[in-house]
Parts: sequence; structure tokens; C-alpha cells
Amino acid sequence: MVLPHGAVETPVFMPVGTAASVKAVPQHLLEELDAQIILGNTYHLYLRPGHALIERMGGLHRFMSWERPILTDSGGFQVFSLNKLRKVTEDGVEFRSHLDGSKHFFSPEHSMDVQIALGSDIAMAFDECTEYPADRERARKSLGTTLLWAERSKRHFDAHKHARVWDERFAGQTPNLFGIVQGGMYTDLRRESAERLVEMDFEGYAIGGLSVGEPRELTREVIAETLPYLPTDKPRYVMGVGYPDEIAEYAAMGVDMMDCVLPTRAARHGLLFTSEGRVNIKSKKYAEDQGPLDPKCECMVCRRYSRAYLRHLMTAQEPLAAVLNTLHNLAFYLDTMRRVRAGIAG
RNA sequence: GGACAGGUGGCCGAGUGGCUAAAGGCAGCAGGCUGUAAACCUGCCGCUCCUUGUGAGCUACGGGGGUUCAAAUCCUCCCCUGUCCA
Repeated sequence: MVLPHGAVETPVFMPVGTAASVKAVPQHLLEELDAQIILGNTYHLYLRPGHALIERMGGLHRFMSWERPILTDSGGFQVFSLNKLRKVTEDGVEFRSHLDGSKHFFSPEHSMDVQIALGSDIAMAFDECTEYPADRERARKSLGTTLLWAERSKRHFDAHKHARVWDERFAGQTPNLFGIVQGGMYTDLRRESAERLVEMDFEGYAIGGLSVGEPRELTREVIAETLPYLPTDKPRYVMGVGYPDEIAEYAAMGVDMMDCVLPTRAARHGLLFTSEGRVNIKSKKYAEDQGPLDPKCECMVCRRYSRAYLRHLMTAQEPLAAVLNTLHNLAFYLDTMRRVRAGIAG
């Protein structure tokens, strides 16, 4: 997959950097981990520091000094996660800022404007991430809203995507827009959603509305049932997944892109993923464990630091704990994808 | 030597007669985290037993003695700590 800021090998895992930062990991170390593409978030960056400011700073890439590809989420997930702070209408969503309570209105058009201003390589259509559980009627209605917004997103994006005059280096390299499949856990609705989106002809397709609390067998089933209705010659992206074994499984099923806050968030909370399974590094049993976190891992953390030290940093609440833990978890995730790409069983 | 103030569970700290095995915080222990309102959240946290429960017993609020049906809470003596005065 070739994007304005470079080529991306798939299947790929994309670390989440909501507020122009993959929490606890500086960009130069992300490069060392060989992260190929990261996520940014439209809603969060719009609120702070503001997309106009980022545009004046030369765009998100230059602002955060990350010259590799960036995918921006549309704010659709915040329609779901900030459910107590928002009101959805057919026209768009009214949010109350989680920062200061102020009111803001997001429409598909506005989301596109913000994403274009940020200069992302891949913009996501503004969608409504349907909650779980949702009955059929609710899922259908939500899906309808998302399809309507997808159409409006595309129309607006196509009309304005060449407006990135702020950086001449990328002149002629137009950003991509992905549509997002919804439909709750109803496979026929998923099919309908996928087919309608394909008719609109996006540069890629995402399966959204998963990992919202449903059992993981359902997640897998919905992915398996939806994938066949999405073109194989375009990127297929499952949003918001998953555990290491899940991303390997989905990649094997034909998913090209995935993102998840799990490796970064869990790392900050002391949950580390290793070839031997989960390690809760806060546990007393690692207090005097001089061995590496994961004997089979070759990441910079496992090569150098002991479990005892990582455990100490965690219990002492040293900021370095978050840094080292996140470095390892991301290395583990990226390595998992590397193995899948190399054809080694995930 | 005198005058005040005070001694509560590992620590800090509420509690001034029964609703108190004793609020809350910290520390400790265990668990959760899936397009980030998350360096966050939840549970446990005196001991023992069992039919694991708005369960039983034991021990506990500096120490001894006392008042009371009932005391961390009231009285008394002692010990210790802090501040101030000699």
C-alpha cells in the first residue's frame, strides 16, 4: 500500500497516537521499532491544540515530526465512547468537550475539513460506532446514519482533498478516504453496509463497531462474514482490535490493517504481552526475577532490562515504566505482524 | 519542675457511650483494560473456623484499675510524645 508519506507493508498493525503522541513513546523510537503508520484522532486534535494550529505548523506530520504515514480516525468512535457527552442527529453530532464542557458540532463535512487540515494519509469517513448490544432495529438505523454520512464524507472529501497547500512536498499526492462498515452483529446488515460502501468507491474499507463489548467469537464471525463483500485489491481495515492472538488470526483471515490502544494502554497499566502469554509485571512474583521479560523477544527492552527492574519501575510509579512497557508491547505487536507477513504462523 | 495538647489497625488520620473490626487516605496484594475522557478502574486488606454468610468465635483503639446492661469514647493512676513557661 503506497501512501503520500511512504509505502506500508501489510498486514500492518498501527499504534494509536490519539493526541499526536503514541503515549510514552517518542517518534524516533517508534521509527526504531519500525512502526510503519500510526493513528491520530480528529476529535482530540480538533479540541487541542486545534486543527487550524496544526495546519499552520505545517500539518500533523511536521508538527509531531513523524514523516511516515498517519491515519486519522474521524471522531466516529467518540460518538460511541463519549456517549454521555454527545447528542446524535441525522445531520451530525453535538459533543460536549471532555476537557472543558464546551459544545462542539461534528458533521461529516467538518470531520473531513479537520482531517484534511491535519494532512493525514488516510482519512476515515465520519461514522456512528454502534454500541453493543444493539437490537436489529437500532443497528439498522445506526447503519443508515453511517451510510448517509459516508456519502457526505466522500463528496466533501473529494471536493476538498487537494486543499493541502500547506506542504508543497506532497503536492499531487492526494490523501485517501476509507469508508466504514457498521451493522452491529447482524451479518446481513454488515453485508448491506459493505455493498453500499463499495458502490461509493472508497480507497479502502474498514470494519468498525467491533470490540465494543461483544464476545470475541462474535467479533471473528462478523469479520469473517463481512470480509467477502469487500474488494481484495483495496486495504481492508478492522478498527480497534485486538489481543496479539486476535490480530494474528484476523491478519491470516485477510485483514490488512488493524489498530488498537491495547498494547499501549495495557503497558501503562503493567500488562505485558509475551511469547509466554500475559505478564502482569506488577505482580510480587517478579520482584526478584532477573530474567528478561520475554526470553524470545529481541526488543530493546527485553535485551537490556530484567523483570525485577520493570516491576520496580511500575510499583515506584516511575514514568520510565510506561516507556519501557509500551516499547515492549508495541515491539511484540509489530513483530507479530512481521511474522504473519513472513508467512510464519502467527 | 509547671501549663497546655495528644497517644486509634503497617503508616497518616476520622471517630467523644450502643448503628464500631472502627470513616477516609496511603502503602500492600490480586484482577481488569480491544478505532484512548484511562500513568486508569475494580476487588481484598486483624486472626481463626465453617454449612462462605446482612455466619461464628477470638483479639484490638499507650498500660493498669474502675463506672455502666454496654467503653476507642466517661472516671482514676501510671507510661510516653509534642509545644510553651521556669
